[in-house]
Amino acid sequence: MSSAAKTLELLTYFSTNWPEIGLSQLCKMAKRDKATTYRHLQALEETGLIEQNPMTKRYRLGPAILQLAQTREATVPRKLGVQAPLFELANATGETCHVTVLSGTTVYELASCDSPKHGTRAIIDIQTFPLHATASGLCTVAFGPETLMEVALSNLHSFTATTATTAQDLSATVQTIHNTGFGRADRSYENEVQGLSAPIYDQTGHLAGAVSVASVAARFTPELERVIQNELMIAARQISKNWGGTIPAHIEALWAKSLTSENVLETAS
Amino acid sequence: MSSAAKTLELLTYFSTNWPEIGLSQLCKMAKRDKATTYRHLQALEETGLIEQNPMTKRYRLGPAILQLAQTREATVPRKLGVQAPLFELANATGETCHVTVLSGTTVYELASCDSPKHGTRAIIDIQTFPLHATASGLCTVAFGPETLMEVALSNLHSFTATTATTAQDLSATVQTIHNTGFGRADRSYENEVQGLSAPIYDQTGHLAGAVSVASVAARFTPELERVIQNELMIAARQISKNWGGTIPAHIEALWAKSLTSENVLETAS
DNA sequence: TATTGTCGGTTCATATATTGAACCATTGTT
DNA sequence: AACAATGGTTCAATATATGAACCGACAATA
Repeated sequence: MSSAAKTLELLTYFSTNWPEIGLSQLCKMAKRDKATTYRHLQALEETGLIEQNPMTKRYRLGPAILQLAQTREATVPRKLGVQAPLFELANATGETCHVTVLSGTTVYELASCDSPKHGTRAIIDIQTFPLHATASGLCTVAFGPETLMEVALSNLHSFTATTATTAQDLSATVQTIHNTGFGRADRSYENEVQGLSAPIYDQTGHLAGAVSVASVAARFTPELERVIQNELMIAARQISKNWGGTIPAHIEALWAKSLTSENVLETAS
Repeated sequence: MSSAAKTLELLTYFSTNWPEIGLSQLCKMAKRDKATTYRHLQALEETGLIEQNPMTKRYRLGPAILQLAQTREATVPRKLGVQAPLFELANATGETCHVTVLSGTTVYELASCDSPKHGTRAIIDIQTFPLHATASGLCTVAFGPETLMEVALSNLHSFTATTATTAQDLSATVQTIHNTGFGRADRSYENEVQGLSAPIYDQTGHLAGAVSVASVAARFTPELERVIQNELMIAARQISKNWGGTIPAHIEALWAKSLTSENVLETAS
């Protein structure tokens, strides 16, 4: 691991739950030496990516981040095309929804939207989604570049009893997704969460991300699944359009078939 | 310069004007070796800070930036408290306005707002403001931490004929700002731009940034200056309040004096 | 008030990770 | 077909990162 990569990795420890981190704290979290970490922090501070809270002496994300974000969104306007469809999706399904993007071999959360409909809802608070355990991740593996399967296989960490932890498990799960056109995660990342997901495409014609619904598993029924699938299709089409792409014909065909047949366990190639 | 710092520096070459950069291009801009730059780019890509456009093979800012920005704004809600006062300022003055923040020893642009009033307006397209040549920078030097003066002195690059390029020049300019309570840059960064600026404070009680108006120099008059100063005071007070701080009494006193006297060239300490 | 633990920050010999000239494979141009 | 770009790769030379030990400051504890 390069020194630069180690430095950049420090950024991932900052989150809304833990917005300020002291030097010693960060060393414990990252399991690094204090002197090294200190120098890394200085490099980050020079560029404005982090800054030191003058009151607490702890570190937090810096103002340069905001500028980069502005440039990113001006360059690749992703969030812009997501808000409205995501809001619609949350309202129509009454569940927590989110959109993820694929960059390299990592699935990042781009935006999320809670529905106020139910008292209970799925809380997703991660920044990068495991490929093998979440609906978004699985959907991305199924319809994204071939190489993602290898990456997924290289990290089959078990989150719950139903997480796919063998190559066969994963392969079977992905096969089902290939057949239905929807990513699906049955309590495989968190015990009380049932995930459903649909792929999103951009102007390159390749998969760009996924839109997902995280249901509270206790109230998940076949009827709700139908509703969610329907709404996911609408959202995925709209977001793809907003990102300059369209849903490929073969995906549309899968969706059409899924909706007309009760049985989703077919074995078409 | 550490390897990490060199890596991070690459991020600064991405802007809305130049959102995508190829490997060779970037090497020329940064005057670095190709192999080195390539490895640096890979480190940035691993973290999602940049990504490669699959169509053009060129690099652009990545999705991780957006998440960090969300966290930053959740941690230190700066932009939130700026939009409304900045919009008011732009409308009232009819000029281009912006807010900068101080982080470490660097002045970053946080937000800007154009007024639609005039056909011509000042275009400011930089990410970090030179301390010695812009109203924002000078205002920050004048009212920020002592050490900033040294940093400013270490880089007296001449942008126009009126840029302060000697320690005496700079010291005199800053002295005037100490006396008036307003940062001022008379065509010292761009030839057709006249800048005026007021300091902003946050809950730490220290200077946190500056709010500025960039006038087209050709239409700058003493009357307009009065108007702008007045509006700057309002904006600076409001933003400071939104950031959890207040304008210190000694600054308020300077402003009160500036407004009641025609002559701003007094020599009070 | 002396003690202990923790904090952010610093030092310097050690050795590991970074560097860049030269190289390759593709692609588009002349 | 030769040429000049591009993105990407290799490997010896060496510049750079590393971490144990250390420092001064602060807060809690005894």
